[in-house]
Amino acid sequence: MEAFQLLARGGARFDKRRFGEDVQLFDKAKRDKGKGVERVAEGDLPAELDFFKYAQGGPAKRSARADGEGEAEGHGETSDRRKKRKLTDEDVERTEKSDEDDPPMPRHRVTTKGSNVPEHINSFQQLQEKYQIPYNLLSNLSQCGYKRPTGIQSHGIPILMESRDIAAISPTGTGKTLSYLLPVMSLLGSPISRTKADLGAGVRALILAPTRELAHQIHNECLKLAQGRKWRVVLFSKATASTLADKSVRDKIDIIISTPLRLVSALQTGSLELHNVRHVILDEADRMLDAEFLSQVQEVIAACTHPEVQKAVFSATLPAGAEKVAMSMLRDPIRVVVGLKDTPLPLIAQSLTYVADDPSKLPTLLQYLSQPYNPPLLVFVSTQPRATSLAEELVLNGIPNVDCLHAGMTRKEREDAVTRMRRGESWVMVSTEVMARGMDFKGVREVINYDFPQSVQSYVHRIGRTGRAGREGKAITYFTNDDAPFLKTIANVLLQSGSSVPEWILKLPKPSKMKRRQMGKVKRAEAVNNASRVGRNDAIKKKEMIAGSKRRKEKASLKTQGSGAEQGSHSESPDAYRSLA
DNA sequence: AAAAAAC
Repeated sequence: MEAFQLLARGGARFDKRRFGEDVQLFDKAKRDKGKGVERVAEGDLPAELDFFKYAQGGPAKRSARADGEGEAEGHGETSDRRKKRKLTDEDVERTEKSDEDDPPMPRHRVTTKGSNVPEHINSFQQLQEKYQIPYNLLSNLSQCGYKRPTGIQSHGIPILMESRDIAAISPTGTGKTLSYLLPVMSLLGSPISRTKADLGAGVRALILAPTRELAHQIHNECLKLAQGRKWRVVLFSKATASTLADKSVRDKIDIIISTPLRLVSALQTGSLELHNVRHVILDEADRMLDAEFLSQVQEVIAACTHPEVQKAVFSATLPAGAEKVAMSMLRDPIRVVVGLKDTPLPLIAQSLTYVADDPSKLPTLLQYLSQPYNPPLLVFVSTQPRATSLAEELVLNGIPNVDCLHAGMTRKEREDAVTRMRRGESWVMVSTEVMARGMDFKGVREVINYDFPQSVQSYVHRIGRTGRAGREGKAITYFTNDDAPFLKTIANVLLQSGSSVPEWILKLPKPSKMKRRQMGKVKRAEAVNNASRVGRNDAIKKKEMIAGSKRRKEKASLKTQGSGAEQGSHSESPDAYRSLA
């Protein structure tokens, strides 16, 4: 019992501290209310996140695509133009209108598939009437500023409440976490009570996420909903795992939130049983079901032997292959798709920027950072060393408040980086794919794909770090000559979600054809590039020399075209691409 | 197709 107290307190204390921070920010935000027109309760920016005072261009309002600016943006937008951009009357009007009429979230078409689909709800209050959701949960909900359900919430929650399995696909930043936390906590009824034998002994709900950071974030959300009741919500880590040695302790846990491998190792050492688990949620389902995670996830699910275990998968993207695997795991599932699958939010203004080659990226970014921008800016790179060295380069070049986050860092370093980000202390956050999924930093207005994303899914999730909870966002993707084989695929995604793409990119040959043509020589070069540190690294430079003088000759001729920084409009294709057309 | 992340 003492051990349990320790666990509960230890876990809770730590999280209260984190949560306390949030509360602090939230309170501060309340005090600062009324500063800006477009700020709604949930979206209040704490003073720490009020970067507009630094960015003289003001909030980068998205201009209507119809006025032709969309085309210019990114490819051709000159620094001058970007600097001068101001709110137009039309923009202001739109902002005000959306505040009055529109829900905080954009409306999406919702399609459901499956047998006996429960009717969706239109308000959270309806949940009380229809499903007797505990009042405590609803009151915590409104405490957190949730007013009306988003698309996935209004459709997903009833499905889960009726104990059905679900595969839910909903765009980034549309409230998926709440869609499963609320019903799971409601179905669990009350925190485990030692007197009710029918609840069984042992963990009753399990939430799996692909990264530590995301698990942590889900835990925080869960604690918000858990306020006022003695829920045992455990963020599974090495520390908590060791306190579970005592079976009477682990039998009293309500919900575990964890990454798969952590859980698998606990299962293998016998320090955890999952036979009483009634709800299993896979967040970022497609990621959880890809090659590296699949066997771990399967092992965990196999350990959930309770006959009435409810399973649910959630993601913004779900490629056909992953969907098949997911569906095979679910029992009589209902499939809910909000908006278009594998598509970013139209509220994110996306653009592509040509940067010729890897060495040209840094000057392009520095040039960008010398202009007014909206911090915090999230910069994605492909590898850990590149994240570290890009962050170093930016610091050396005098960029203030640069941070870095990748999985090669220690647990504490990673936590600190996230904390700085949450507090608004980071202005430029350089990161790998760790940050690409699920992370919810409300203040992020801009994402830069410094290294080209390796898949449509990666692209959608990365840029989905902005444009959250109905806010606007901006995403810029650098592309080099080496990215040619994948450019068109990504360009189609931009097009699909309402951003514009230069004609010439759309005219590129089919990716498959180009891949065949280019792969052989490009692949090797890319491997070297990926390993190389950004900018300078003599050892790698040497390797690169060996890699082929042929490729360098190509590069040399391209450089004369100017580094991306001075690029004008790219309505014309760069030379390197012209030969592909 | 491949890196990252999971420990």
